[in-house]
Amino acid sequence: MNIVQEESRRDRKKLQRRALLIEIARRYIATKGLRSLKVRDVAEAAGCSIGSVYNEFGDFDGLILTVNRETVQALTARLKAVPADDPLRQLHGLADAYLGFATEHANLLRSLFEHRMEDDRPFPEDILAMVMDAFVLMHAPLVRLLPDRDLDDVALLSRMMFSAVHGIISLGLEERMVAVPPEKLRERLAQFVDTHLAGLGLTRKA
Amino acid sequence: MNIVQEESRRDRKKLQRRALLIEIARRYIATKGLRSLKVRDVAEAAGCSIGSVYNEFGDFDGLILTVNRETVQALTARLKAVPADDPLRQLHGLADAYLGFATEHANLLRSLFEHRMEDDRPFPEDILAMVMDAFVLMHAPLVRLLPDRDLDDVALLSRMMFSAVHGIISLGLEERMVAVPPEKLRERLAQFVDTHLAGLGLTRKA
DNA sequence: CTCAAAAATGAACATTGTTCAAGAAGAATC
DNA sequence: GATTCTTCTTGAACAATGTTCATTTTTGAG
Repeated sequence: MNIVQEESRRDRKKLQRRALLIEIARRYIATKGLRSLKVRDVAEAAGCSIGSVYNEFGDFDGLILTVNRETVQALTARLKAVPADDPLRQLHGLADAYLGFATEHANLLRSLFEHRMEDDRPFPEDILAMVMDAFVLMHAPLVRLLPDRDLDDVALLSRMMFSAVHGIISLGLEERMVAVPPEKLRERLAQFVDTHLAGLGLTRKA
Repeated sequence: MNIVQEESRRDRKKLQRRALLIEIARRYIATKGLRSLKVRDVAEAAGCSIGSVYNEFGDFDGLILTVNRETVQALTARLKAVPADDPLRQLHGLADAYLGFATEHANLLRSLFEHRMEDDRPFPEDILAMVMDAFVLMHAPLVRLLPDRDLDDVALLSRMMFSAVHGIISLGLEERMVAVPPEKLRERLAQFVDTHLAGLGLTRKA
């Protein structure tokens, strides 16, 4: 066997265990919250030593950030899957997709937005960019709906709308301070989007 | 001296130190974030032992929750100070007051919304009620503006609006994932409220 | 002043992130 | 296949930090 194959075999094994560690960490965060994540638990569940976790991710933040990175990627994928045929329908679809993801992965999304870095280390640029990528998805349909408005204006508008949706959902899903009852959330969110679009001078969805 | 006076003197001293501990903890949270808060630091800064902090607050969560309790009280006080003469102006005033408080006390507000209890202990009912009290403040002006709507409907509408404002502000103030540039935030927030009110069929502010 | 109750203390403990010297495993060379 | 060099793995030890509690100190009544 040549060198390339030898290397790829080792890499494959390494990648496999890396994926296992990530999967275990994600399960802890998803089921019991970020605070329940412990290096020792992850190592034990993966059948390796503590040190190996550090070899793979550098430090604890590295593991968390890796999970968060995959979370925002999954979120973005889901948002991008929303049909872009009709802009009004797309905006509703985006809000609904966000709600769906937040409902199914509440703790993962919380981990993404609430995790603070150790000390004062800066937040990784790539995750920041990915979150912005997701947030910007409301831009295109709004441009189609508001062709006469200044583009920068629409850009701010879309980010604002997404932030509002995010606020409604994240507070609405907090078990503790229930700002909006969960069962009503879906229809209310649609109503909110409608109202806001109407305020922008756009016809409500038929 | 009678018993009452003796007791009140001791109580005064006790209350004084309690206030000092709270003030120190609040300063740590406000300047460096919740994660920077350490029992030992607080005890040292207050000139007392670690055990005394525990005597006063039971545990670490107790100290944090006490600070959070005062944070939500301060927020509510500020929101209640908004003039209630004109409902449209009041709604704008509430949003602006929330933004002002969030700007000046970003870390304190984050501590209130992001703190998770140790283990799975339930979130204190009284703080929950206080947050709801604050959120419900948009209800009265909206009732005046929408007298024909169902009251439950308006209740949900007001909580939704507050959640949206909260989302715009909390994401907008995140230094990292800047959803809306800070300098634009104030005017954009006003614009958002305007747009939403217009969507509800209400005249924009003159 | 004496004494019992309350409060304060801080050493010791438990948990958990982190490091690193030593050993194991793998790859390369002959 | 043996040897050697590199890389990975290990887990004991360390550091930071929340928590407990037996001991000491302080307090206030009699």
